[in-house]
Parts: sequence; structure tokens; C-alpha cells
Amino acid sequence: MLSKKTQYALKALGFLAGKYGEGPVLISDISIIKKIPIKFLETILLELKQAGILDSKKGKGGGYYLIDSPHKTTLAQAIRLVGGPIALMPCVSLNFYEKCADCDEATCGLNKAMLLTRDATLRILEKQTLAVLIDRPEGSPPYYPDFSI
Amino acid sequence: MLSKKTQYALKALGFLAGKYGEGPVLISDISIIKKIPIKFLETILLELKQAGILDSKKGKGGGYYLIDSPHKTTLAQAIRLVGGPIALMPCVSLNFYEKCADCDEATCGLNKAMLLTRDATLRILEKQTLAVLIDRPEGSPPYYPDFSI
DNA sequence: CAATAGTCTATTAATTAAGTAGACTTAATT
DNA sequence: AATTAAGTCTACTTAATTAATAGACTATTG
Repeated sequence: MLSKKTQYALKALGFLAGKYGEGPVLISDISIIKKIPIKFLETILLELKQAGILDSKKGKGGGYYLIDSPHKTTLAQAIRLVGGPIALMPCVSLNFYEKCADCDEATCGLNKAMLLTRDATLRILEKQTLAVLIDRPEGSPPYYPDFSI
Repeated sequence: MLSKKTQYALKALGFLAGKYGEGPVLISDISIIKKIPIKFLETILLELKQAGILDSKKGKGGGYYLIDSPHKTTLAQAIRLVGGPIALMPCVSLNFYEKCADCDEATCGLNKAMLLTRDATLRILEKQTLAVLIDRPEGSPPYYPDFSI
């Protein structure tokens, strides 16, 4: 399960993706509409800015906005920026790898099972982008580029 | 990421799967070989027993053992028994569902993306069984029934 | 009855998540 | 220049969850 922080980040990014090209968006707007505690949201957005995916403008008319088109950032990238590992165990994490205590990965069945799972997850999360997170009116066709459900 | 407890549970189950049919296995053996704190392991095994997947024998010659063949229990079942949700967000969890605050799931892009991910994960975890967790000597063919990598 | 091994209750330690408070800086507007 | 709106930064606090430990109790075997 993703941490609350990561869930908030994805919601905020989805909202900003929907406003891409429309100029800065107020933190308070995101907070109210997406029901995210505003001070918590501040720190999350700041983190995403420092990670290079968002930029902000100070002062009147300021706010946060996506730097690149929503299609440019994958869900895997976004989750890793704030939430850490996607893999179910450290021993199969690409970005947060840690070896298990006294386990020989060459023979470990658990390691192999977790690898399979990680790959299946990444096949989705590395293909889908922030564009998928944009809310769509009921009845409109879902947006899943390069993916057949 | 799975909790430490869930990781320990899977390791223990993998070990017991490898000893299936050989009678009770000592908690202390599992603890030493799989490097799991023994007192923590005790509570995990007890939980798995109460969940109906393990049984135990007290006194001399006692220990824990798998009730059914390793092929009978899927990884998804095992993870849920001790660790809770497999899905990345509560709003797409089959067994631990919770609605997001003021989110309309019919239009929520995040919900749809998380559904895709959950389905991809479950396609693995509901197919693979405890038999996959048995450690195998290097060079021996991996064991993945009904799954082409 | 002695030794072994699981069971149960309780407690503690450690870590992370979540949320809050308030002063500071920057920029636009009047 | 003054005012106001908005993001930035530092520090703290609380709550929740996870991880680990201690020790007494019960059942079984030989």
C-alpha cells in the first residue's frame, strides 16, 4: 500500500496535470478540491519541485504548475520521487535495493516470486503517465495509451 | 513494500513448504536458518495457524507444519493472511476497501490507474503458490507453473 | 517427572506518518 | 512605497504502526 503522502502526491499531480498549460495553481485550491491537509500538501509540493517535476511562482498570481507535459512523467517516476520503493521487498528493488540477511538470491524462491511481481507492476507504472491521472467525465472513453486492458 | 512481518511470514512459509510431508519443524530451526527474530516468528506462526494454513504439535518432537500441499495456497492468500492489502490504495482493494474522501470513482483517473496496477499484480500473486517459494539449487530449472516469463 | 516445545499476555522500543505553528521571502498591484 | 497574496523554511508535536522482547504457562513425549 502506498503511504498517505504518496497518495496525496499522486492526487495533486493528477490535478495539476488537468490544469497543464493554464498557469500556476494555488496550493489552497488543490487542498480544498482534493481534500488534502494544506500544510502537509505544502511540503509534498515543495519536495516535487525540488525533484524537478514541478515549478512554482511566488507572490500574487503564484502557485504550482507541472514543468513538462503530463505525458512526460511516468507513474513509476512520480511514486519513487515521494514514496520510495515500488517493489514488495528490498531485495528486488531497482532503486532501493537491500540484500536480505544471509539469503542467496541465486537460489531463493521468494526472491524470484517477488521479481515476477515487481516486473508485472512496473510494466504498468512505467508505461502509464500523469496524463492517466486526469479525472474524466463519466461516459467519456478512458485514456490508456499503449495499453490494452 | 511488504511489512517486515509479511516478509518473515513468506520466508517461513517457503521453508515449511520445502519440508512439506517431513513432519513438524522447530520454530527455532526456522528462526536460525531464515534469520527471523524468534519471538516475532512465534507470533507470526501462531497467526498463520489460527488462519488455518498451518498446524502445530506441542512438546517433544513438536513444531509447525503446512496442512495442505504448497500448491494449494496462493501467494495472494498468504500475504493477505498476515499483511493485509495488496492493492496500492484502499479504493482499489478487494479485501480492505475504503472509499477516498469525496472522490467519485467513476471519474477518478487515479482510481483507474491503481486498478490496472492491482490487476497486474494479482495476475501473478493469485497464480503462484507457496511451491514457488521453495529454494532451489543453483542451475536447477525455476518452478513457475502456468506462467510464461 | 523431567525435558522439550508451542502458547499466551504484557510490555517496550523504534520508526514513520501525519499534522501544526509561525516567521520569512518574493512578487504583483495600487 | 505600501499592501497583500502567495510560496518557503524551520521546528515541533502527536499519533499510529511496526518490530522486538520477556517471562510465565501448558501440553507432550519418553
